[in-house]
Amino acid sequence: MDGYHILFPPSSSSSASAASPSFPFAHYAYKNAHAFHTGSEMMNHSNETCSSSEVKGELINSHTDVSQDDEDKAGSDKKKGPSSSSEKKKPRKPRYAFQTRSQVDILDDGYRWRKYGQKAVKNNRFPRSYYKCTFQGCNVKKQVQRLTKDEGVVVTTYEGMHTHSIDKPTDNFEHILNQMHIYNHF
DNA sequence: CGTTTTTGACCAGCGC
DNA sequence: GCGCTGGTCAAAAACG
Repeated sequence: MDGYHILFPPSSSSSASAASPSFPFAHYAYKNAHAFHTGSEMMNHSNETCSSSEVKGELINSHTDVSQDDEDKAGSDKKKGPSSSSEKKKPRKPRYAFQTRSQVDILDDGYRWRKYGQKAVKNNRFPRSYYKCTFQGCNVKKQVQRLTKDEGVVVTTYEGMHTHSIDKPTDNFEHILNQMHIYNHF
């Protein structure tokens, strides 16, 4: 059981907000997915990174971007009204995208996601779905997109970090090992 | 009955 | 300043 806690290194003291990167997608990344952090370019020029052959298995550990996680308050902000212009900053958010070969869009990474939007993207016939972690205080978001060229490729973009452990009672030992492997890489 | 999905509208950022 | 595009909200429907 304690194996889960390895996801969140005991940084103790400091870092009021989660400062430890969590990669829920590790479960799929370990397979054959091409990971890359999206900071500026990515789904812009209909990336042809992946041919019909296979995707590269490469996990990017951009610790630089991760440390820049200045997420907003956990859950207390009810930002909605257009008039409320009392926002402070909303610069860049570290995002991590994964290209995974999958027949289905729903990639169950162990977390609970709630769909909150869907938009049609240009240059892509398939819509993009927006999900948010349902855990209270967890502002992690993710969006799932499908490539027009290769419908077999699903691009999952994660944003933010989970402030809790995986809510999946039926977890495989293999799953844990995979995640441990990822963190060992750091 | 509680939670999640659907769906249109709204808003902010950017380019022209 | 206007229009386009991406991202989010929120009400109602759908689902268990």
